[in-house]
Amino acid sequence: MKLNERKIKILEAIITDYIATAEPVGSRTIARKYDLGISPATIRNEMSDLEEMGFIEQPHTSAGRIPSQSGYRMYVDNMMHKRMLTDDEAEFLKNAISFNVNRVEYLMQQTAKALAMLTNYTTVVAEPKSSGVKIKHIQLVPVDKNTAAAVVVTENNAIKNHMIKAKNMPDADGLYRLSGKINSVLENYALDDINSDKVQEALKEFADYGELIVNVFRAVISTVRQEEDIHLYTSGVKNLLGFPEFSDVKKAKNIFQAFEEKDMLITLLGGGEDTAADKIEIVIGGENKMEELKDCSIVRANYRYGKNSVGRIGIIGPTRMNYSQTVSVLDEIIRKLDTIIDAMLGGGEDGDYDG
Amino acid sequence: MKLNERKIKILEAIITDYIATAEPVGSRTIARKYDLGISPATIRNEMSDLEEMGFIEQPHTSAGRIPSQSGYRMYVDNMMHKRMLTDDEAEFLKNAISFNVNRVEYLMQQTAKALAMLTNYTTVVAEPKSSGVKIKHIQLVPVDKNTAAAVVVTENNAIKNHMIKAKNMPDADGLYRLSGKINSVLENYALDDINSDKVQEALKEFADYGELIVNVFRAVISTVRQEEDIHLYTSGVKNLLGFPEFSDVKKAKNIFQAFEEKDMLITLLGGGEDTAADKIEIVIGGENKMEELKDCSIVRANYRYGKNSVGRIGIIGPTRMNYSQTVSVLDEIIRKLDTIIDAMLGGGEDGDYDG
DNA sequence: GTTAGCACTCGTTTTGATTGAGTGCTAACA
DNA sequence: TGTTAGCACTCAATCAAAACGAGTGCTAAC
Repeated sequence: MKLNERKIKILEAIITDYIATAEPVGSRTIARKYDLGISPATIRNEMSDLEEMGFIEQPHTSAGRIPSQSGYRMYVDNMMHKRMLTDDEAEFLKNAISFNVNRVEYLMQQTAKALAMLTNYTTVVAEPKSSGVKIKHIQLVPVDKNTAAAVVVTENNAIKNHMIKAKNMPDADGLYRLSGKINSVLENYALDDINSDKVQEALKEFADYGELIVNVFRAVISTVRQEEDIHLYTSGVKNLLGFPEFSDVKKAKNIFQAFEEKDMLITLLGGGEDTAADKIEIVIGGENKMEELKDCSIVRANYRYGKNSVGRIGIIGPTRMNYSQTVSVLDEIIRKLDTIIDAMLGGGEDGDYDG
Repeated sequence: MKLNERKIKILEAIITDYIATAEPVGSRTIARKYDLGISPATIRNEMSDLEEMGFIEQPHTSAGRIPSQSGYRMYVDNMMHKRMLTDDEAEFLKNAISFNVNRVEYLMQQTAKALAMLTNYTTVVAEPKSSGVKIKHIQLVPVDKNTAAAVVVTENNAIKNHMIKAKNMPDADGLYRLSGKINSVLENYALDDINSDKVQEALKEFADYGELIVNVFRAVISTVRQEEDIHLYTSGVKNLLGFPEFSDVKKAKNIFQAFEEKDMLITLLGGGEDTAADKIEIVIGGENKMEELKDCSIVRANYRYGKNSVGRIGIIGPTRMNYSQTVSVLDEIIRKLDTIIDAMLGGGEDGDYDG
């Protein structure tokens, strides 16, 4: 059977209508609301075909049709067009995300919130893992007698603190001098290479400077090496409660369960496989492996964050979410983030520091 | 009318039963389950009195009674006894919160999670605001040509980074020297006093060192002065969905709305007024001013965090939450946190650093 | 190939009767 | 005077039957 022009029109109508109403769509409704120039009876015949092809399904005999997973897939891959933002949407985004933010965390929080409010779905933003990113500079800062903070600046201009404990920590000047030595060894290493043989080798050279220094050095290495936690920003979780498909509290609870588990969210955001592409990815219903989220779809993409690393943004809604709007908005946001982050990190070309 | 011994017993029975079942409690139930040695008819008479006194109320004529807000208040203030933790609870806490954590954030996240799992309610933990806390040390760390990070160590050994932008930032050595000067002025100031006249005065003295230095100095001051965001850790929000009182999605949505707004949560945690006391505070139903949370109660308390500042922990459940268990668990956790944080911050007595 | 007509299906809504938990009141009892 | 058994009454919750109606598939006519 061929998916001719008319079938496509009908499928599109069904999906559009179902996205808007969450009610099974009947032949009569289509005939009335969408001007296809054919009678309900004809539409019924076509719908029967579409059902056989697996694009739509019937909850029960006396109900209209709803899109199946592959129906949505077909729609998303072949029929949906990315649209321009409406003036309202553009205006909203302009006001919601300020360029003058000086912390990535705020920016991400803002972004998540803006997306959630604009789409009325749930948004998750992940800052990139720092493993793989090179160290630009390490400096030890005194905290108290036995404690110092190792401040690590990466090539992305991200800054992380690590507490270092050692008996009789050197004083500020001592720490500063020590920082210089540590830098000369660790500079340009990736965070997760920091325990490599080469570094171990270099470490030996410092044995002469006394046990204390080696201890501190070791502490820095072992602390910095620890896998960094991925930061996640979530917003609009409550939005899902507004959709009739989750008015069953049991279902809602399952989903909320998933949202409280970081691992789940990270899996949800996916990435890694397809990280290179600048493409927006859509995961429909059961296509994701998480049972709890089988009634949800995810629209997700990377955003550039500094030179090599990327963060992820995902928008989660019911399977019948408004893919077209969501994709358009996400696309716009990503473009915007690029500019802002570029500005914040000081841009690529003059980002080098020789100190 | 006097609240005699028997009335108290009956009120207690009603509250206990209602907490356990969420169903209105009838005279017959009390006579059967609680061995008061009186007949349902007598209980009915007493209940009639209790209702007149405002401690219980009737959803409708043919239903049992449920505790009113002032009923809970009476119970909590005069009738409830803090109990010991059960072995299971103690065991759970022991495993859930590790002493060997080296970041406050993890500790707080762990704490929130443990409390939420143990009580089956929602937990919010707030790290203290840093305003009012004195600066122990500031150090500038190079980031790139135009950027440095101001690393601020407070007397609590908390560390905060601030990005400072300036044209032609000094190099590492320059920044280090500059840090020394900044320190000599700002040391021992409270974070929110940093813009005071005295500092402005001191600033003038540095005019001789050139415009650049003054600029950086200014940037540090204005950045550090900004009110710090309070960090919040939430866990177990989904738990509330399990209670019959929130099986109406509308209600649940309202509550979740509140949980997504930081300001709300901060108000919810309260504190400030009664910060000094080491006491556990209970806010019942409409006693909090937030309309969205009028069906919830909050059990909250301070935990010590370093010398002067305190964080807040709150456990939020339905009005008919198990106050007795919640108070006991919270009490225990706070004791535990004290020990752990003390160890983490290096203890008070040798916390001074002169560098 | 299209469509009007019609019988049929089946979930949803409506209605009305039934049930039962719980009350308040009264009268009897200790 | 306090307690209790008895009883009429209230009212939400439950249940079954009936009516409704949205939608379908099939057939026959155009």
